[in-house]
Amino acid sequence: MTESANHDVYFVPGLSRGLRVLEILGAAENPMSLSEIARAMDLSRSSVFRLVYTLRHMEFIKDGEQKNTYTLGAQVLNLGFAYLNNQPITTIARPLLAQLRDVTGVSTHLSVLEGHYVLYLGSHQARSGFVSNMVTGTRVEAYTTAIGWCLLSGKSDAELAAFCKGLDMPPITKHTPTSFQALKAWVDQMRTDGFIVSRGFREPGGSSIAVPVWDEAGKVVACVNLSGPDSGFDFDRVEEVYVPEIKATALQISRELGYAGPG
Amino acid sequence: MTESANHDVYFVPGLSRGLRVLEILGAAENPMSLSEIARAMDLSRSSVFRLVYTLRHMEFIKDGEQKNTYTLGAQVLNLGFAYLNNQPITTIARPLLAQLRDVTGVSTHLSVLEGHYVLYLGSHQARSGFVSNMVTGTRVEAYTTAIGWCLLSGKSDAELAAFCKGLDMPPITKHTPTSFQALKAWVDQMRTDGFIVSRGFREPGGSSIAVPVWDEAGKVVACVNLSGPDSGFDFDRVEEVYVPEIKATALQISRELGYAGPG
DNA sequence: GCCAGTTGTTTTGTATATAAAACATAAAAA
DNA sequence: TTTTTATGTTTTATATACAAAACAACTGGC
Repeated sequence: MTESANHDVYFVPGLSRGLRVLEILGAAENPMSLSEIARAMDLSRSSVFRLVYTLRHMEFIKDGEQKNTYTLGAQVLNLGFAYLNNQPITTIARPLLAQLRDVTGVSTHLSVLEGHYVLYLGSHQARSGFVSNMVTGTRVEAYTTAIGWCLLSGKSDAELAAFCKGLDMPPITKHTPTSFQALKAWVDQMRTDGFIVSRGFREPGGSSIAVPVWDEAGKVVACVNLSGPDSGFDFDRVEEVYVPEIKATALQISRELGYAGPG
Repeated sequence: MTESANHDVYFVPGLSRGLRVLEILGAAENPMSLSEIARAMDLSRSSVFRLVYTLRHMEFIKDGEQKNTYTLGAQVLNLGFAYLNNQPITTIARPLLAQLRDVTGVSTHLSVLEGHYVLYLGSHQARSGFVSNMVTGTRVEAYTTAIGWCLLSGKSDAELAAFCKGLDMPPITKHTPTSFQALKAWVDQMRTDGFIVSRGFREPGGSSIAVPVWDEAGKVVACVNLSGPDSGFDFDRVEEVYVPEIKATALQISRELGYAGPG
């Protein structure tokens, strides 16, 4: 086995490499030429030529402004939104998150756990002030944020340990847990309170309040949270106003997913 | 040439088929089994097995709830949002569209022309009332909507004729242009007025007001529009309030794109 | 219990996708 | 100018991706 060369007998390289072309074009901020792509992938130009040829015909890439350059085509957007629409939770949650935003005046978000990352599925921005950069599709390392701890609260201790196994946990702020023990402490707090409040845990000056969403099996499948700059919150009202509102929204989403457990 | 069989010498079937798997999974509402995919593609199970195997390894598809079923994976979301982020116009327009929504109280949208379709790049929903189903990623036949006519207003008559060439134009409502002449009439009106108002042109009871966005070369590259149910508009104020507001927003976006022409 | 039908997986001979090399064109350097 | 370097494209001999067939593991029907 020379490197990761022959990944496996069943691996179809044409597909794998074609997708890598898309990833590379997506990561680049400017359209790339055929040769640039070939260099970035460490592949012969003739091979990239064929991949580009195919992708172009399928409209997954389109010509850039400059001659002989290529960018992602609109076809990939279709796939992205097909993914979102395949998650029934997004369509269920959308109007409820908008309503929560209106009631609280703070930006609201829906997120799920994808591997070691928090993946944002949808957001409704506050009407005034600071606009969060957590837009749909964003990924954040789960161990670094209160939202991640919220999403992890459904796991057993064993699962949580497995989650940490081999995970590099460099600190982002002084609140970042850098070990299984420290992470478990946050998750335990989340479990007992049923919500978690972050004040600058991930970004100085940014706060958020997170609550889990359950599916019909009682599993934590998503997280609803408010977030914004500290100045956007009235911290005296967290437990008496914000938390009940978020919990009501999260519960309603859970109910529509078939959750039958206690509120 | 037997059907679209040997598309070309440079076509790499592995890639093409793999992408079709993604499209099929995206269009399906439930996770599909390997055999179902094979049937849908009219391909041998053994071939689909290899495609699925590869896509799974790359996390472009993931296992469904049921055993031996597959859905789109989060990786495709990355591509979709990479596409959006590669369009500088979306990040420029986002806060301005939110502001326009707040000023007018009506849902706002940004769209571009992709082939024969209007492609919605971003929306900000009205806070109350009816919520439009025109969400990001949606496509609508350009000839059927005022937004399409707005986007086509940048084309020369020759380009417009080419656009219509071979295009099937069935009517959606009684306002739908079904010939080049009829389409040109709408586009001409758009050109002279600098905006266009649709009252049920595409959907009965739904209205919208559209205005073009220009790039630094003075080309029409996008369209800003308000839309909502008739009841959401105050039609007496269209020209004196709505239009100037939209134009101001569109001009600001144009300016940030480098447009130096007249407002 | 048996049998028929369906699934996912493995094998294998052959058709074909592929990377290297050759080619053509263009831009840059001497 | 000529030479050099870089590009996109075409060719082609060979490594390999592929579909059919065989296989194994389930399923449901009777």
